[in-house]
Amino acid sequence: MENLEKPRGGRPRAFDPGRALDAAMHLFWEHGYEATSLAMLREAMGLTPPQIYNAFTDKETLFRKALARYHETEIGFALEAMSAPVSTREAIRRLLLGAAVAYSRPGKPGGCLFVSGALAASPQAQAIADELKAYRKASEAAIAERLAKGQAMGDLPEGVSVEGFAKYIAGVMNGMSIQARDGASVEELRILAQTALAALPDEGQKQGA
Amino acid sequence: MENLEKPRGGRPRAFDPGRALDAAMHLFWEHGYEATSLAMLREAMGLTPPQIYNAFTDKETLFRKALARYHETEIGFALEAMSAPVSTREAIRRLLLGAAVAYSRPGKPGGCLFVSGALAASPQAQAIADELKAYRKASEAAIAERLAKGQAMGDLPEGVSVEGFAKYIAGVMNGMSIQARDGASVEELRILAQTALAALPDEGQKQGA
DNA sequence: GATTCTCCATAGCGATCGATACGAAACCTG
DNA sequence: CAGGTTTCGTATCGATCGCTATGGAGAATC
Repeated sequence: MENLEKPRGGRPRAFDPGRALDAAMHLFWEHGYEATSLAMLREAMGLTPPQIYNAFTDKETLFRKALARYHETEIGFALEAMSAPVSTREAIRRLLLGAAVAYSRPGKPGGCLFVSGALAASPQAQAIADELKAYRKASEAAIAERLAKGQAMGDLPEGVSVEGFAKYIAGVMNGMSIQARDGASVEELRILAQTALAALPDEGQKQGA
Repeated sequence: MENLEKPRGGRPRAFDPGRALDAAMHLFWEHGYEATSLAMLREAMGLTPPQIYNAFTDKETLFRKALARYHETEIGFALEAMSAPVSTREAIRRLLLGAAVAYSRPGKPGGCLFVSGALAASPQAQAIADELKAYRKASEAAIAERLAKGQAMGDLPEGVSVEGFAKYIAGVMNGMSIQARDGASVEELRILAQTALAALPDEGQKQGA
């Protein structure tokens, strides 16, 4: 992968790159890529511009590293839900309820960085918008994969379209992200998730939240 | 309301404000409020900066007028669906299927301006983000009102939470807006809408699209 | 025709954008 | 210690941002 910490001499860093990246991630999460200025990043990261550029190359690279960190630290619920040894319906339930929690964590920006990061962008930032779109597409593909696995295991009726349903689930999660950004509480998002679950075929009865 | 066209003398305008506003609206729709620069607006509207500022005050006012125009010209399907003399389920069906069409019109930016316009914003543009949030909240409130009316008419079971369901429907529409932005076709959005409809109580059978 | 009003086009305003040049400082290896 | 290397802090860089000052042009009113 990458050369992790190999200084062959030279002045040591006076800051923690991990903490700095976290601060940048939260700022991008809150304001999006383009609306987050270097001045804001400077203050939130507690660094001078040369420190930022020496450690993270440029703003675009910093944002991509923030995306990767977000993917690793903030949305583990998704991978867990998709890989847990449970029924397909239960997997989707965990996915949506996990999103309800992750999108409305106190002290964190509402919604999902992959949605808020750059839904609309200037022509110069088109590459960033495309990168986020790729993340969203990958999420949808992961859902489709889980649904297909469910069909293969006889867990999900053969009649339903895996791609269509994955697009629905991914769409609901994106919608939850916006609702969270508009101030929806965990409970409200949970109710939304439960409602969305009712569209699933093979309707077993559900229990209280 | 406003003084509509009352020049008591003076040099006449050399451009059509309506067409200029349309061009601005589409640009904001595509790139969002902050990422749309005056240079882009100049080119798209075919105007010089003083022409823009004389006719529309400033960028923020121009954006608000673009929002109003969008509301009037692009999303009439919503009001139609909510006020049509049909069952509640049919009203919601028309709402979602109308969104599928409106969010993926050829030659138009994908999704809804109320979502793409400023989901994330810099602190300076917070007022704009709040305005868009207000539009989204109003849409949700309109849905809730329609659902409440359905309950009052015995059209919708008393048990379901009107607010919760409205949040679900609004959330699905927001999700459709993002899926449309990611390139979803009309058919794909229609399938998403049909899937979302299955979560509605009082499940009458549906017919082909 | 003189006055008055509004809009036109050119040019450029101060502020902020992302990104750097520069030289001193702090660590390693000899 | 000298030599090499990397990061440090300070002070900006050119480009672009939203916006406007200025003076002339074109229309209604008197």
